Formats: sequence, structure tokens, C-alpha cells
Amino acid sequence: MDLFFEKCRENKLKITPQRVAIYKALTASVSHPSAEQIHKEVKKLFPNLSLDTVNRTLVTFAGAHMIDVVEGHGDSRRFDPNREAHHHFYCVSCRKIFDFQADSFQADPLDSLVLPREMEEKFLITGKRICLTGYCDQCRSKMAGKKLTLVAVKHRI
Amino acid sequence: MDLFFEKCRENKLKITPQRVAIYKALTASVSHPSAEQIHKEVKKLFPNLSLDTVNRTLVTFAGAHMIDVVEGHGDSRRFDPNREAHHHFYCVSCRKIFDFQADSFQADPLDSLVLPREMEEKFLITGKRICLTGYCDQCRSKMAGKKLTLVAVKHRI
DNA sequence: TATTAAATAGGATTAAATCCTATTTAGGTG
DNA sequence: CACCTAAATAGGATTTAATCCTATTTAATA
Ligand SMILES: [Mn+2]
Ligand SMILES: [Mn+2]
Ligand SMILES: [Zn+2]
Ligand SMILES: [Zn+2]
Repeated sequence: MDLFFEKCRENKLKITPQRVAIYKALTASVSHPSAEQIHKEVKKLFPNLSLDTVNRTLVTFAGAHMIDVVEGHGDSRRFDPNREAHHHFYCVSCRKIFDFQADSFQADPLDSLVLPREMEEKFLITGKRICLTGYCDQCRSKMAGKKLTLVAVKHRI
Repeated sequence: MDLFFEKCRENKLKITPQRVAIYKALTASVSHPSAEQIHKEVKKLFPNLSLDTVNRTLVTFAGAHMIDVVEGHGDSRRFDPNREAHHHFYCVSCRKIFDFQADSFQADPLDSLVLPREMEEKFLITGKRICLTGYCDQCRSKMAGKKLTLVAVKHRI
């Protein structure tokens, strides 16, 4: 939480009870929650917290590099309290997002990523990330036996 | 186009004029268009083509592995006619998506990606990709001189 | 404690994606 | 070729995440 106060001061963000609660809820989370999930959680403490405030606050935090925004792969966007370099695995079945880092015996593959000369020269690269998709262990065993069909859910593949 | 007919037959997809036109428009595209962009284009030939048909068709194509869906990084989703293994660079300024491949002197970094043992064992990985973000050459020069502020556009960072 | 710019609540709006259903049509069959 | 039927489409309705609008509240500072 010290980091929170420090970053708020650095970025001239007012420390409001809502912001504190939203930040705490996110850091306590484990599965890269959506704004709506955070809202549902923090509403227990602040019954008239608006969803817009949650969205606005989380995007503000991201702008101040206090948290990260993660694409929801077609779902609503998700938020990540983990600012360390790491990568994500997205389960297409339950839609949970799992963190992973390169094996301790192995450097991060992005460190050794060699881009085409043209890319390095022309573009200004500000973000690099590996995205894995598939089925998490739970969903995998749930589907044991069942034919693994990629059923379209609401047009989604 | 031969691939198109082949894939349609394989997947028992009826070959309709709309589908032909949508497929052609996508393969002719260069910047990973959205459904709306494809719709605008194909509407010139079929004035009462519905946007739903475009969306449905593109998702159907993706389900048949004829094209790819690309996350829009907070924008509407984009489609990719390029089925070869390649990666993407997303310009956060103009929102264009650029293809790139590993340098010809360099194997694709994903080939050598070593995942933590737990990941490999527990999860069923069906997709791997590298996502780069930043500023493309055009946007970079447009902003030459200007302070490169990550201005929030509609809450977006 | 007074001031004020920033933040919030809550309802309205927007926009992408999807749903619903009456109508049309592609592709197979005789 | 003519017919049949399941699949596909058009067009409007609906859903939902995200954002906007603005009156009101509040944190920070002096
Ligand atoms: Mn994470
Ligand atoms: Mn591509
Ligand atoms: Zn899962
Ligand atoms: Zn650009």
C-alpha cells in the first residue's frame, strides 16, 4: 500500500476512499478481474460506488503505471495488479487468465527476441508480450471424454 | 480463391455471393480491417448487405480456419487473411496493425519458448503469439517535437 | 477554515456484437 | 430441370461494456 500512496502523490492523484478500496480489491485478486467484478466486490463497502468510477479509476491507475490493463480476448477488459514482467495464459473455456514467467533456468524468451531490422528501425516499441491461449487444467479435466469442440458462443470462436 | 472454395466444401459452408465478396475484400485488405470496414467496402457491391452477415461470416471463416481473428486492443475486433505464422505490431496512435515475422537469420522466438514445467503439464496450449505495441513510423514522425504524452482518449490509455 | 480543482454518483448515451425471425437461396435429389 | 430443405441473409431489436454528462461532494492546500 505504500507504493499506492507514493504513486498517487507522484501523479497528483487524490487519495479517495474509493480509490483505496479499488486498489486493495485489485491487489487482493488473483484472476485478473474485470471492472464489473471489482465493482461488485467494492460495493460491499461502498454501496453506492458507481461502475463508472471503477472503470475510470482503474484506467487512471493504469495511466500512472500502478496497474496493467489486459485484453479480455473478446470479453470485457481485465486488470492486473502485477507490475512485474510476466506473461499470460488465457483459458478459452472459463476465461480465467493465468500468470506465468519464464522458467528460472531459462531467460525470458522476449529478452532474446530479435526483430526484423525494419521493425526496430522504423517503429517505436513500447510493449512486448507473449500471449498463450488454450485450456486450463480444470477445464481440461472437465472435458475429459467429451469431444473437445470449439463451440461458438455468441458468434465467438 | 481456390483455397476458399476448397475450405467451404470441406466445412460444408454454402458458397454465397456475400461470402465470396467478404472473403475477397478481406484478402485484398492490408491493415487487418474490422467487420465494419469490410461491410462498408462490400456494401458497394451489395447495398443491402447487413453488418450482422459480415460479422457472422467472418467468425464462421475463422471457425473454419480460413482467416484469423485479432484482438483490437480495446477497439473492435479485427480480421486477418494471413494464415501464415506471423506476429503483430499494434500502433497505439493510429491503431493500425502491422505484420512481422522473425528475421530470416533467426528462428521464430516462439519456437524456442520454454515454458515453466507446470504450464506445459497442466495446461493445454492451443495458441501462442507475440504482441508488440508502440508507435508506427508515420505516427512517430507526426509526433516529432511534440511531447509524447499518452493522452487518454475516452478513458483509454 | 475557506477555497478550488479534482473526483464521484447516477442516469444517459454510444457502439460493437449478438439475437430474433420472416424471407430467401444454395446445393442436393430425382 | 424442378423441387425440397437446411442453411444463410436482411433488417430491426436487444445486450452489454464503455463512456459521457453534469450536479454535487470532497481531498488537498494554504
Ligand atoms: Mn498478470
Ligand atoms: Mn496479420
Ligand atoms: Zn479454464
Ligand atoms: Zn501509427
